[in-house]
Amino acid sequence: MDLKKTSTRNSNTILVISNIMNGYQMSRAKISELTGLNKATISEIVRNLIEDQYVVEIGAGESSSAGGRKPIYLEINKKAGISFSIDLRSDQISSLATYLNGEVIEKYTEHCKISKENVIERLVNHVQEFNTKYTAKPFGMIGIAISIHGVVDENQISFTPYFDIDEIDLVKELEDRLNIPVYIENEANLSALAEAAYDHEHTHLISFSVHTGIGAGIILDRQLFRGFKGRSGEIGHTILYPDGIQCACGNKGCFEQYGSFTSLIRRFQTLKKDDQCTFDDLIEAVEQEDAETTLLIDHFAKDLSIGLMNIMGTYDPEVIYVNSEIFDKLPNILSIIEKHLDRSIYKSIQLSKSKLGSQSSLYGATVLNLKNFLSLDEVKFDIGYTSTAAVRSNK
Amino acid sequence: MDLKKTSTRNSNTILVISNIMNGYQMSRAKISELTGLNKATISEIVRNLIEDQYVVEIGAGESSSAGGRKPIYLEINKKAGISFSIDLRSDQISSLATYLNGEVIEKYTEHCKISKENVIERLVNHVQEFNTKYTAKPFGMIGIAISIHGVVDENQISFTPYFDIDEIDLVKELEDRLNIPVYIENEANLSALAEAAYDHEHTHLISFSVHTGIGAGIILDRQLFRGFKGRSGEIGHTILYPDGIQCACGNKGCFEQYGSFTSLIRRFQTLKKDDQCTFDDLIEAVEQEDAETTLLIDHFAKDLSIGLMNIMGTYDPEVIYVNSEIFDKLPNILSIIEKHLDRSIYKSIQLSKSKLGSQSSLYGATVLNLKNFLSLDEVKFDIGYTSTAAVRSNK
DNA sequence: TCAGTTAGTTTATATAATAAACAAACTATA
DNA sequence: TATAGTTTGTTTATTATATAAACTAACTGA
Repeated sequence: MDLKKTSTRNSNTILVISNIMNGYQMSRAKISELTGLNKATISEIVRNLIEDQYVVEIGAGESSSAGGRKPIYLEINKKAGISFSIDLRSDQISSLATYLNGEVIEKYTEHCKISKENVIERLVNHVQEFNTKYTAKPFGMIGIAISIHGVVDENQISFTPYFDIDEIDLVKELEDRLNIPVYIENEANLSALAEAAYDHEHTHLISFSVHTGIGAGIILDRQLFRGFKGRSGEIGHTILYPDGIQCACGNKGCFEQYGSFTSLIRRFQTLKKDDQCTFDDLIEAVEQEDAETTLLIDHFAKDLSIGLMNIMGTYDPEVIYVNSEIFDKLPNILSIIEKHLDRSIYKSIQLSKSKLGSQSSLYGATVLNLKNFLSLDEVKFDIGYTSTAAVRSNK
Repeated sequence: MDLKKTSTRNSNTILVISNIMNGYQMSRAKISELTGLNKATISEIVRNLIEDQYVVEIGAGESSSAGGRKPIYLEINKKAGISFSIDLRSDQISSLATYLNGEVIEKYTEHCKISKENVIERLVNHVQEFNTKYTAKPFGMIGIAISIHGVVDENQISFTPYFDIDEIDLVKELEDRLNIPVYIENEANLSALAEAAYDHEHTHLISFSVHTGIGAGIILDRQLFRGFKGRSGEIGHTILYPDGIQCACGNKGCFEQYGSFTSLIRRFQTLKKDDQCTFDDLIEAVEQEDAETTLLIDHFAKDLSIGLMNIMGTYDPEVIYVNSEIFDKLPNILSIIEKHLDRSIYKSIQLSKSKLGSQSSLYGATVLNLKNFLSLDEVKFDIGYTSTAAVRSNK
């Protein structure tokens, strides 16, 4: 069965897979009702899907209160294939292997300086080491999805600010070595895909990440919005203060110069007149209720809140998930931001801390992998799959 | 034939209509090639469309250089129905009637103060007066699309800042009186639809309008993006200068306070210390190369350019169409803006003056009408249809 | 004049959906 | 504990819709 081919039967087959993947306790009858397709049609499609090992029957459910035959619940045949995801940073590689339902098999992190010279070898090693331990029938490893800290367009890296891997053709070289489809995507975009996969309520959401720079992944109508050249999330370089601090991008007053993790540390160092101060020093100062540090945090939160209001005003989302180590270690900063947000126009827009944190782009890569393999335009994950896994690290 | 019903044949029929509407010199053979559907299938669908008077044969084209039978060109049966569009402002009603291909039949403008008390009667009069002069068979008036200067969601007005028509159920009252489908949409969104209809090149574009306030209509992947509650274009209330000028919305430093037509006049009045100064006075000062006015224009253009860069950074469009009387009467302001734009990151994004000007939302309303009637997800108009029309006005 | 080409139609066939009848497996209750 | 009612899922006959192949129509160009 080739899920890519376009025919009536194929698109209906994908529809059925999508329902089984993303729904809860799906039976043939329920799928027929949800899709509007005839019970007989669903029966035949499901028979083929079971024959091809995409789907399994997991036993009977309960009859409804009015009685009647028990439904046979269907699920994706999770062990039929494995998704392999990689978060590629300038100083570390993290990987995540999952079954087809997103259930985690293994996580692994390796700390090492990455460059165009060693990246292929390192990634190939990661994959091959995993393959010696796990295999899946009949599909094997369905794809490798890589989170890139940089601008990506049409499965190609256009720019990476922190390392030189934009100078090689990562996808082609990996595919040649491994003979498995390789997909790459921007880190913030993948984080957004992940938030959407775990958020079954909202259709318009934004994943707002504050690290070295500022990025945003945009989900509109449950679909990732990438912009014309994949640069939609580059809001770090929108201008917050006209004629403000000079930015490396050439402009002055970029949001990134006021709201990023880097800028927060710089502010603190300036305040303390000591450029050796670290984030831990900042946290300590906050915990000791140092007055000038508290004020600094308030100013920082205000700048973030202005940036967030601008995002709300342009995209009109339902919810914004903020993702940053700052929020993990200074949890009450969120309420300071809320205080600064003028909620009158944006009453209905919710601001939440990301539940996935630094792992979000890895989970997003898994979403991308599964979307591509099963031709889905949406993937929903069960809450809980994230935690049930062996975690290893070389650190 | 019910184009709304979902079936294989229906979606293929819509596909054929879409090709005939939006393509150039379409024949059965060409449609078959473009859609991938079999020639026989296209023949049958076209036969039905001709029978139901949606489509007409307009004669034979030329054979290809290699010879062969001449193709029979197909076109939408433009005179089968009439689209009626209305631009509803606080002080005037403009209307535009077109055939199904967007060709203009009549334009009409009436200047009058509009309120919830008189709006229904005025609009009904407009439509009925038109109907005494023109009819179309077999579909008649296919719909009435109204451009609203305010926030619209789910075919309902949520807020109009300049008049009180948000206090009545405009759509329901009109439909009850006229028995014709009524569609409403935000003015900036409709402008964007219009720009997209005349721009056959770009897939991601923004219509940026500067009038009393500032608005933007967003087209992503040739589709209108409305946000979760239809407020995506409300960028006038993003913050340009933190802690800047107080805005009516409650926040400080909104873009609207620096880049709108209103704010330009206010700046000029402050400069000349005379709150009676008009836009014409400003133009005169510019023409006389008044130094302080030239500087004012430069500052104004700079603020607009910052706002535009922020839009570029968030949406990553291919082209932005600016729409404002300011640009009509001060044509070189565009080059001043271009000068201020830091083009390094946004090299590929084009900035153009709207070709439709103040009429754009009317044409956009026509697009909406036709999209709804023919179940299309895209409408392309021929350049040139805008001008060939009788224009009347009561002024 | 006729071979080659392209457009569009006809006909037979294949694909895929549906409706209706049915079997299987249950609940509730008289 | 029989039985009426309900729901799930399958089977069968039928309908809807697309396609391939052969055809006609109408052209070009040598």
